[in-house]
Amino acid sequence: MRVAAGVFYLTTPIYYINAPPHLGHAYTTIVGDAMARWHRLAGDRVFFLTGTDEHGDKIAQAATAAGLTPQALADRNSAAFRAAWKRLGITYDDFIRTTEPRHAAVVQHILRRLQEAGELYLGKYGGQYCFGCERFYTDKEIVDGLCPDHRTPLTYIEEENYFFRMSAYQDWLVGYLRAHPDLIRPERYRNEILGFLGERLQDLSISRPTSRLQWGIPLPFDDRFVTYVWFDALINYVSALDYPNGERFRTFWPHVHHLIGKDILKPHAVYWPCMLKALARAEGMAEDRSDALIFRHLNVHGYWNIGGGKMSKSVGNVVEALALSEKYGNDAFRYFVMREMVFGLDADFSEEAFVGRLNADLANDLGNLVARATTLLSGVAPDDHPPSSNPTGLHHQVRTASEETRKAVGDAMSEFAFHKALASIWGFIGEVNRYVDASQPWALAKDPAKKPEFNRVLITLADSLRFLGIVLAPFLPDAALKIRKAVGDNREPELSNAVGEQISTLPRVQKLSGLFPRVDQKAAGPAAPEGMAGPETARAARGGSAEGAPPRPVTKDEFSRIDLRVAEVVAAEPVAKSKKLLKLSVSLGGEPRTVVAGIAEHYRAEELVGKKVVIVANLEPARLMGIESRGMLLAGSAEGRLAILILDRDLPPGARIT
RNA sequence: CGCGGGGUGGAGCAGCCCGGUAGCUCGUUGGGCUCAUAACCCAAAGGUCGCUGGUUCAAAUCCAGCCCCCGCAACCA
Repeated sequence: MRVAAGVFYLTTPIYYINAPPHLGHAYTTIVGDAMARWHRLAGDRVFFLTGTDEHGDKIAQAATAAGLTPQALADRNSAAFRAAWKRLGITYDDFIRTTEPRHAAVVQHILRRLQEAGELYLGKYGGQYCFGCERFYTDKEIVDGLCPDHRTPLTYIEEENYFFRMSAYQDWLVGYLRAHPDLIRPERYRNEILGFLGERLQDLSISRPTSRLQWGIPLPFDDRFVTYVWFDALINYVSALDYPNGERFRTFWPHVHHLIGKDILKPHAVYWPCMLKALARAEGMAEDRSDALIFRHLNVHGYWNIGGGKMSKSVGNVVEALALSEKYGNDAFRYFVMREMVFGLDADFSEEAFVGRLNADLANDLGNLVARATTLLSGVAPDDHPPSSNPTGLHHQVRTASEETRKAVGDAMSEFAFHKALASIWGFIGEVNRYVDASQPWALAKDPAKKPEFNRVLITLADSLRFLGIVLAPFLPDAALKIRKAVGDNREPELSNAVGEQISTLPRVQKLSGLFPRVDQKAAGPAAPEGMAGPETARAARGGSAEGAPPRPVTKDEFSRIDLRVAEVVAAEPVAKSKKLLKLSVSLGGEPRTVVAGIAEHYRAEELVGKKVVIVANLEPARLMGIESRGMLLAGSAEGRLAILILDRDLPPGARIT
């Protein structure tokens, strides 16, 4: 599908900065980058937006914990995203932050308009509130009338808040979704939303009282409140375009594609279209035209599961996934995530699979083709051999294949099916590899009488490489550039140049080998034993030299800062609703303290009581499932088994361990 | 009853919406080729499509029920 009017606006979500960039962020952004590059290649005017979401409770709390102002924390964490995208070579056109004045101004403009139009009202929210958690609980969440975290009684309190009359848009939204079957895609997510809309939609609370939260955009008409983060965040898609009067907005908004992960489907598929519809009315657009403000497509992808296993105690696997882009190169990383994940479905990430793709597809198929073709081509002088003018069936077949590939890639990209687009290109690579075998240029080269035919083969090969150098550009920007250079095509890549027969004489070609060197599976990391899967694989995939190696020596002084103590377990109980946690009450001689330990899958509460264990006594307190843990139980683990440390001989509780 | 994903040759996955000879990649086996990165090309072997029932001329695909795995929520402090 060609994009109407050759304009394309693509957004990633703005990422919430309470955590560093992880694989999911990287996937969304890489895929968006490839899509943006694809449309640029096709000659469209493209605007590719990403950014960070920086308001809300969690940020305020994290800032306090880190001893920073929320803005300082936001600056730091937002920069981490920009740094990650720089490393990954992301070609965004704008990076918006919700703490920027340009964004706040638009949010306030929209709030004011909606308020004037009567779309907002001050209402009371009443509910069961836990003062410990500082949040409301719904009936479903409440356990035995108690807070599920603290297991303390809840208090019914009422709180004033502004609400958006979202429920008034339910019928309209259902009708709109039915009339626009491809608004949300793949279809599974549309179905999920339609199912959700089968039940009564509530009005949306869009504010938080400043008595509870100050880190947000103040409501322009009532300074006792700040804007709820989702309402704030969604607006980035228009604030970055200088809504309502910006040139950018007029140009790009009619062509907007949103790209999100399935975790944030509901706000994008429900809140956002309702907000836009209400806004269109509030801005005075005629009813029959007010749908025009709705985004064009919401494209939803699935989750990455890391190594088929869970996060391990030792290290976050997510970080290591990103490290693979450093280890094997950006192009290989981009290729893997786009090829491996069927867009919309979940996929598994492992270094083993990564290396498998790298070897099979990038090294064997593409890299080797480039090497064998450029070797043949670089062996002849460019102007010695005018081409033969009578293409045979084989040449024609390659040319037809390139045309079909170009179309197939376009079709796949129009539905965000990156895996299909790449599979199509690899189909072409296979075609060219077969062509080399079938036409046997090495044999033709030996027979002077076959020179015209030989030339014809060389031309076709050069042409095919040039084609690959163009269609691969959105996916493997670095490798594609090398390929184009090797065949002497120094132009900016354009899809309109990706047609056969553009070369009438042989270009001067440079040999290009080692485009994607094969990776020894063993060097990549200990290969998983036959038939092994799960956490062990994940551990193996971590690979190589870093395995188990301490980061650096610790001085005696540093070590002495860790206060290890003998502790007697006086009571133990499982944590409600928790799979892994046990709540231990331990004595260090004085009053008992609570330590939460993630060992429930390995120890029963009863068998711990009376045991003398070792804890880190001066670890900073942490809250787990709502329970404050003051200390960490020492335990070791290997191959899925876990053992706690107990004393060889008796010592009194509280004894210092050095 | 918290939300979601999945069960298809040895491994990893498409296909399912819109029913009609079960497909891809890797691996295995045999052959070819020597331009190329132990690569490339050809061929072969290998599948009760989780189970049960239903709809249908026809079910991997639609419907109902069941079994099993895995993520997330919300947890290794």
